[in-house]
Amino acid sequence: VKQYRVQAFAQLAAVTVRALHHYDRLGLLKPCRTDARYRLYTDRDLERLEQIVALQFLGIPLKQIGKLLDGRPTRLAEALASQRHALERKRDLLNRAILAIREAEKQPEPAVLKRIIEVMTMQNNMDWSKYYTGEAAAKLAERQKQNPWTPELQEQVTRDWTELYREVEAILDQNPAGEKAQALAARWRKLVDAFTGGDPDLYDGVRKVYADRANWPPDFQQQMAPFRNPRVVDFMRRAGAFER
Amino acid sequence: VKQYRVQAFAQLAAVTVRALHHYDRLGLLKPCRTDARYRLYTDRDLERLEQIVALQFLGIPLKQIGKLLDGRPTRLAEALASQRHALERKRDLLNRAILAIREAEKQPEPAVLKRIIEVMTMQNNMDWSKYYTGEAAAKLAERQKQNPWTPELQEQVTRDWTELYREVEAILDQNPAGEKAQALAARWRKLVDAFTGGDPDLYDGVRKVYADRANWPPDFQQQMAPFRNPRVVDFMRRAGAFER
DNA sequence: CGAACACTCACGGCGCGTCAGAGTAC
DNA sequence: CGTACTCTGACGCGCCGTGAGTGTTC
Repeated sequence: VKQYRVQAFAQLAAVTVRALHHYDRLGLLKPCRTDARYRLYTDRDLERLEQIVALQFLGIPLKQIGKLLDGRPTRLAEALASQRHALERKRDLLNRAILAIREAEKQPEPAVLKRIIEVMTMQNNMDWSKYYTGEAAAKLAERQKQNPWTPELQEQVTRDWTELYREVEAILDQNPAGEKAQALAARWRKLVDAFTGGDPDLYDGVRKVYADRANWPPDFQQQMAPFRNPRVVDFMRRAGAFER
Repeated sequence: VKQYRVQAFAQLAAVTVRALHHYDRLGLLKPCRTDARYRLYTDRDLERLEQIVALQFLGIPLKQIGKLLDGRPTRLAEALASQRHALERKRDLLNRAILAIREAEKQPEPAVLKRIIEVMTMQNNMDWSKYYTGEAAAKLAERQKQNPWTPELQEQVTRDWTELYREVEAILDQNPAGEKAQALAARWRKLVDAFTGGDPDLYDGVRKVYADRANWPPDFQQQMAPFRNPRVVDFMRRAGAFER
């Protein structure tokens, strides 16, 4: 049976010697010792160390790792599930921070911090439950789970709508039944569908959100300002973008 | 000019008294004092505090916040950009951890940790640069930036391909030129396009990856095993799924 | 005997929470 | 005079990095 002293073992497992000392003191991985109290690690220790590192990679605190590795595997499974939720929450937080910075970077410089504060408070203040009740709220949560909102997605969606608005504004004087208008109405419906997934409950929620636009919080109103041009909305209505 | 003592000010700004003490000691926010050394905050202090909280929300360490708020705004902009990158890296790490847990949860129980380790090492070992060189690598990075890979996306893609494979396997005895086969071939092309974005360089990379399947690392091979059924691939080739 | 290892304390860093002990406002 | 504030100081947490001072192996 091959044995390793700390340094060799540390290199083998790609951790630091200090970390091994630490795990030893915490009782996570206690190797046997020589007469001079030198630590001696075996291949079995390597297995356990890999498990420790794996759980650590998932952000589980060392103290808990000890109990998990010595406890029943069902406890482990539970811990993993709860840890996954924690990580998902953390990730969503990070996404919000990233979004705040990206929004701030669009500003022409001076009031960068104000912009960040706006985005932060916006994210907290907006109470969507007013619009999405019961069924629709559940579906919205499900969609969020299947397809989490990222700042990159947000940027993509903003670009799509901005572009569409620009093109609609360019043909406001034409016939809403015309070929071009109909094509844009189709694109409009597609963008809405991209959000609702074709779900009528969610579509209803979107309509309620828009109908209540007078009561949006000021910062959200400002954010949405480019998309509230009534002439564009009316033109699209006449082109049938809101039907079905 | 209205003045507040700690508790009132803390409630006003939704932070704890202890935090205000802390910022004071760090020199981040030093209010004036009464004769008895009671802290007295003003509305101007509130502004600064909001900025502190905003930067903190972005994960910037308090020490750095002090310098940023007192320094030039250009330094601030730089710091924000670099912080955004750091957050994006962190988020990607979190996504990898989440993915590892989700993969592990699919296993029927016993070797959960082994599965996590596999996914971890897989993510590290796979050197895609072998397949995507120059132009294609840049485009791949760009796509990752515009549309970051999330575990949810991964699951969606896996579901799509699994479903498609199942349906193809069900009609292996039919005519590849038939209506059903053609429909499936179209779906196949769509799934590939969803990854390549229709870019020929990326498509070339995908083909190279597949062509080199004999040399994939074992864990990746195992992961991909359900999608290596040669009869399905051949049937799709005859149905024209690989053309154009 | 010297070089390269090994050992065991112990401090530090982040952002406060959480006492403890003592003074102040009304 | 009591009560509700306020102050300062110090420990703790999680995961080690980074010494310092000392013993062991070859």
